[in-house]
Amino acid sequence: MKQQPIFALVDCNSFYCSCERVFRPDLLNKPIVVLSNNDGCVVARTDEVKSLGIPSWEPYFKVKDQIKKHNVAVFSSNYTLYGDLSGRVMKTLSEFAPEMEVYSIDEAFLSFTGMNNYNLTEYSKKIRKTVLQNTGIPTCIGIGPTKVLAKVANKVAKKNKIQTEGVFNLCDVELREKVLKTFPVEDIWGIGKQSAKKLHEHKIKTAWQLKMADPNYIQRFLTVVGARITKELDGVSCLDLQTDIEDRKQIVSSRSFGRQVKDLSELQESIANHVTTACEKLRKQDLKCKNITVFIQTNPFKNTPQYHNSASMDLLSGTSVTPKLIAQAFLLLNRVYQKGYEYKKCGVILNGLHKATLQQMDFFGRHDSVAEDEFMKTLDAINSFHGKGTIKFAACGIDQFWRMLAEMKSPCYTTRWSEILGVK
DNA sequence: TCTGGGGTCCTAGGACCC
DNA sequence: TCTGGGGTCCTAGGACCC
Repeated sequence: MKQQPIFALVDCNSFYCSCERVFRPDLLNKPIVVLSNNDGCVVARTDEVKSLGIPSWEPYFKVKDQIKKHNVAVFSSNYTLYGDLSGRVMKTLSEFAPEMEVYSIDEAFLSFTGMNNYNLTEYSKKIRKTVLQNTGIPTCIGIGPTKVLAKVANKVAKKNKIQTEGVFNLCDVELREKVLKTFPVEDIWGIGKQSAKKLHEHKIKTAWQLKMADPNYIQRFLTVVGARITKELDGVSCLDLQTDIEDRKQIVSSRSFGRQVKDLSELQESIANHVTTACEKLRKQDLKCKNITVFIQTNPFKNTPQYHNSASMDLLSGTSVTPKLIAQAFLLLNRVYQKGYEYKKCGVILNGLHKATLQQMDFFGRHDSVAEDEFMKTLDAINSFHGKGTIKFAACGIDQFWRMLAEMKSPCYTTRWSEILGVK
């Protein structure tokens, strides 16, 4: 018989804000927000900001005054810094469990299966302490017999940091009943706005009511996804730990512009840059792609004529050679571009990914040549050593006037020699 | 003036085949 | 005059996640 699994979910507290705090100890216990690209929305908030009533995803311009009034420290997002600190957190975590799934930049599931003789709550407190000591990042940990229940437990821990000391264990059945009875369905992992609405229409408002429902009944309006969540709430594990990182299914590079863009030439530059970024990711994972999609769109929040469209094409053979894909992307862009609109965003999606070693020849026996692959490798090496964009294709442009805003970005303390912290 | 980006999974419906 | 049924594959779109 299969052993009853036990999952722990480790989640970093206000991760982006905590990263900024690591190098700004003066901001400890002070309110901080981190903004999305283009300094558009508030994407991370410390507890101090949450208690001011500033919601997540709120457009920055709407809360600017409030932020100023309460002396909140504001940062543009610095993904290089967050990615580096995330790696350090994950490395520390990996030493505490035989198996781990890195679920996102700030979360990981650990397997505690078979560790019944441990006091898992105390063990988790030790994990928190070690991560904090090694990286400066505070975390909370939820424990449960399924991933969904571990997620619930994590939320409880986060909401009651003082009482729980950042750790909450939902393996006990009686405690589980008590918690689920006051836990709203919309707070369950995997239940979004639409699903919550449907559940409410069926008079299901708490996690306990969902747990008690028949999964087949739930499946009728929430598909197999909803049925799985129902079972997981009932302690039946349906979602396994995903330990081996499968190859990506698609790679996307897209971004909003810092301002409206009308001309085809401007869009071309931006698309060329997105192809460059996407191809770099492709080669980094030793993949090639057989399909490319280009999309463009106007600003849906603006009261101007709206247009969005995309076009894609299959390639004769898989490739990861940037200039080849830029040429194809330009053909696609010509197909979707319409004069007269104010564009706000565009992007490139690469599909049909496969290992570079499994490359197939096209009908005429052609594929990326060794010379082409070596050329791209050399380019990547130079850009990696001297900094992104040291050498780039002319199609990517020089001025990049359409670039996004990031006016309050912190230094790359841990990844750039020139920005390392100095001590007086 | 100013509203993110990068992913995954699931389903319905069309194309195609026998 | 009568005009099937079942399977697979692909894609677009929706929903959700962080």
